[in-house]
Amino acid sequence: MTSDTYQLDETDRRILLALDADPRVPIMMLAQQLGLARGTVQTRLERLANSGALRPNTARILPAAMGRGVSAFVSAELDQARLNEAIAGLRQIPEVLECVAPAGDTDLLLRVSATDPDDLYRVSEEIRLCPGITRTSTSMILRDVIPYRTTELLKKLSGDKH
Amino acid sequence: MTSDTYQLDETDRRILLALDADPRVPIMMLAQQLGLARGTVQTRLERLANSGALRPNTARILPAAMGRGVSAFVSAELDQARLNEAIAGLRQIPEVLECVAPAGDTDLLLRVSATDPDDLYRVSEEIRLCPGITRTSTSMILRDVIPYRTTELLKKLSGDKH
DNA sequence: GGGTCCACTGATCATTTTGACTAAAATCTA
DNA sequence: TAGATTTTAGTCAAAATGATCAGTGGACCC
Repeated sequence: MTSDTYQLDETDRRILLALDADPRVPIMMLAQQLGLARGTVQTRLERLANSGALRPNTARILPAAMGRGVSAFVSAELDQARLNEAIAGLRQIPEVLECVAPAGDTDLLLRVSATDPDDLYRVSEEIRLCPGITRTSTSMILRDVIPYRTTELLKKLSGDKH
Repeated sequence: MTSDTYQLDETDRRILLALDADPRVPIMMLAQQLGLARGTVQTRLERLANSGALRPNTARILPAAMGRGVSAFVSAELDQARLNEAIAGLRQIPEVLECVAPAGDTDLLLRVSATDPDDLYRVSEEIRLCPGITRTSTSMILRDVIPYRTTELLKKLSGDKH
């Protein structure tokens, strides 16, 4: 029940860290930089790509670069019986970048991005119109204090097991 | 004031979409697949890499693959005068994947990941101990309804301007 | 209209890298 | 310890790379 996700090992982590800056460095460079055989790195990279441990590459694109300078969290309450309908509806809205179900009072918490406050309002409307959604509350993000990062966690792991 | 972020153009978008599955496909394949000259794609990729429009590659790694199967949002209230101190403290905690300042009642909203509920508790403690932080409230994520995605937004843009 | 800037093309070049494949270590792990 | 799995180091031909170049077309300015 813990998870069926592929678990990175020490070598994976080292490779990924080395890949952090430029994901397109030649395998040979990686190999010699890490002191591994080329074949090893090659195999690992392939395995990683098929492991399901990575998001699609587009996840790296900052919404701002797509002209979406405004972000917000939208919490939604819904008619629980129509959960799946609601989710299907939300999935149709490109501006909904993410959606999670948190413990507690709100049923769904969405991350949304828009071109400007006006556009944000439009998106909120669209969300509100999803079947099963009874109420939403939008809270704009004023500042990105720590932009999403995983590097630190990866580094910590590297130190961990040794 | 809108932003000084590099704005992707149509070609960038097409390249990024083509790169979505495998970010390491040879430039030549990309070029012929997109009907562009090799030099063009090569130049674009270089520009993209330096544009600041992309997160580091490690952002693609799912926390679950690092043994962090538990995620949560932590909202924190703080002594506004010590904001910077607090941020500095939070930055030190690898499990804090992200931190934003939302409009509204909560001062900071953190995204946190942990190995298990126990570990989550430990991380919460650590957050609470950051200088300037007066109160926190943790809400575990029960389900990832829509995992973070940007692809749909990118696709939308592609259609937009034509 | 003429000039300048810029991005894209299509071509070349020598040098690397790739993928696929060995057989021989080395390393787990039961 | 024996068996299974990884890793290594080596091969090969085919392909991709980075760095050029001159030529083309568009957008902009005076």
